[in-house]
Amino acid sequence: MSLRIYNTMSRSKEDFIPLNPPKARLYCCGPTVYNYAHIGNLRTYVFEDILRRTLLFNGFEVEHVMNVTDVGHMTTDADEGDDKMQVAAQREGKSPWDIARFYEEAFFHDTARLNIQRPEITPRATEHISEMIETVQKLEENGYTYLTPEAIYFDTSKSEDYGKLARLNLNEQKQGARAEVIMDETKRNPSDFVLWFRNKPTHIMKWESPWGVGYPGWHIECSAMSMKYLGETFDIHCGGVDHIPVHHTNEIVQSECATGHTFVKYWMHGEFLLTNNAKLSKSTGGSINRLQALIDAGYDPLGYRYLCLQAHYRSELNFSVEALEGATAGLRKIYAARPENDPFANNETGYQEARKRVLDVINDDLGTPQAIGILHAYGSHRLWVEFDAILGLDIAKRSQPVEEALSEEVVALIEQRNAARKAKNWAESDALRNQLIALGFEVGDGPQGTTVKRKAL
RNA sequence: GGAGCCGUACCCAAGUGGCUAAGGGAGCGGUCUGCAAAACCGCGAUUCACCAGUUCGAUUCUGGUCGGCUCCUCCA
Repeated sequence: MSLRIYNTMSRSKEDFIPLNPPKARLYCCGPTVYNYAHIGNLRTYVFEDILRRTLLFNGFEVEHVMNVTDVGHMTTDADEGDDKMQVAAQREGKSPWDIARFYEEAFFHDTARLNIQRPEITPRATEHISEMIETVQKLEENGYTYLTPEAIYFDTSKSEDYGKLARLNLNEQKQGARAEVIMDETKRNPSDFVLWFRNKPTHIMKWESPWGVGYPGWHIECSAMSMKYLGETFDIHCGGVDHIPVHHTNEIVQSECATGHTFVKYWMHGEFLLTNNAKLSKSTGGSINRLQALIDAGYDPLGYRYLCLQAHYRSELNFSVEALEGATAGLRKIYAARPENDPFANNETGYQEARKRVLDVINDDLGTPQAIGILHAYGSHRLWVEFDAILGLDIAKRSQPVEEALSEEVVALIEQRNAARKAKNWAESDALRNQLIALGFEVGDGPQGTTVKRKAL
């Protein structure tokens, strides 16, 4: 079966047919780097990594771009808040650029620990200001903009199909559904959005533009950078579901009005991670929702990755420590599948049939939960390892007993324990075992005496 | 107010108009063990929030009720 993916634009699964096979051009909305990513953010990047790896597995040449949003919301008084790191950085007189670089590094550190492959290109918004200005100029030439003292706006009333992705019914939208949203009185339509903020000389991050000193609007960077690296029409654009009504809607209209043709062929969106049945946010979650916090608490980051893979990317996932521990234990079972017990050891036909079953469910809109169910049922180490190219769980590496030279201390403890057991001195024997466990080993007693294995998780 | 999603065993979570409603974890029983750990074997929803309807037949379709969530606002 060929690859099928769910396209938000059509609200249905479609065969994936790239514009220029074997190339598959993919753009993913990346992190805003003025704060740490939380595990909910990271879930979306896991989903996109599965997509990327599935494309590669199917033989496509992937060109994957993910932006780094290092501009916006970075005034001195913006984001007044509870993030200690940012507060500290500002108190120490660090620049927004320093802050952005710091969190960008933290982000890629987290994704690396989740075995998320780094996209081929990860452009920074601040390094593409001229491309953004050019895109806005095209829109201006094409007559889709208007100028106010505050900004140059995109006039959504000039586009007949504005909101087609989200199927917005603009007449039914309530303006400022929340009280704290400040309406700009100079806007002509509620759905109009800023392309470039002008006359902002006090803003820290600011650039010259044809409309005055200021900074770009929140959507233009993705249009400018995706089209620069992938062309004016490309295959797949990804992001979180929250991007459908505003960010991607605006990206589409500004891109298509700038170029005059289709922006993206397939739109894919990852659902939210919930805790206590509510979405994560900076204000309610705090630092406990960072990947580092899980690692500090002794959890393996790949246990979290595996938890994500057990739920479909288009379904909400309820995160809890209990769920994470369950997933980690399940991952341990995968690592424990022994090559010598492989059910397909002398059955290549059976292996190929099983392989096809697994690939079919993955190729059906990334059915990793079903794939994992099937893989568990087979219990084939070889099959696990082959599909680890997609799952990214380090199965080959982690399921091998680590060939490490045991320290003299450990060797001595093992010898003492063997002696104690031979002498049926169970009290000492148990004490020695506890010492070995404390050193991070799994201890087993076989016919040849005590054996020791470094804990995989 | 508008738009949309969800409700499957203790937890996470697949799935389908009709063969036994995946899989993992936890739990229980067993093999093994000095005892364990690990591993392996076995057991768990007569039932898919609730109520109607369509149907020969619904957990799966339709309507309603209850509960929860998301978006319309920077946000994965």
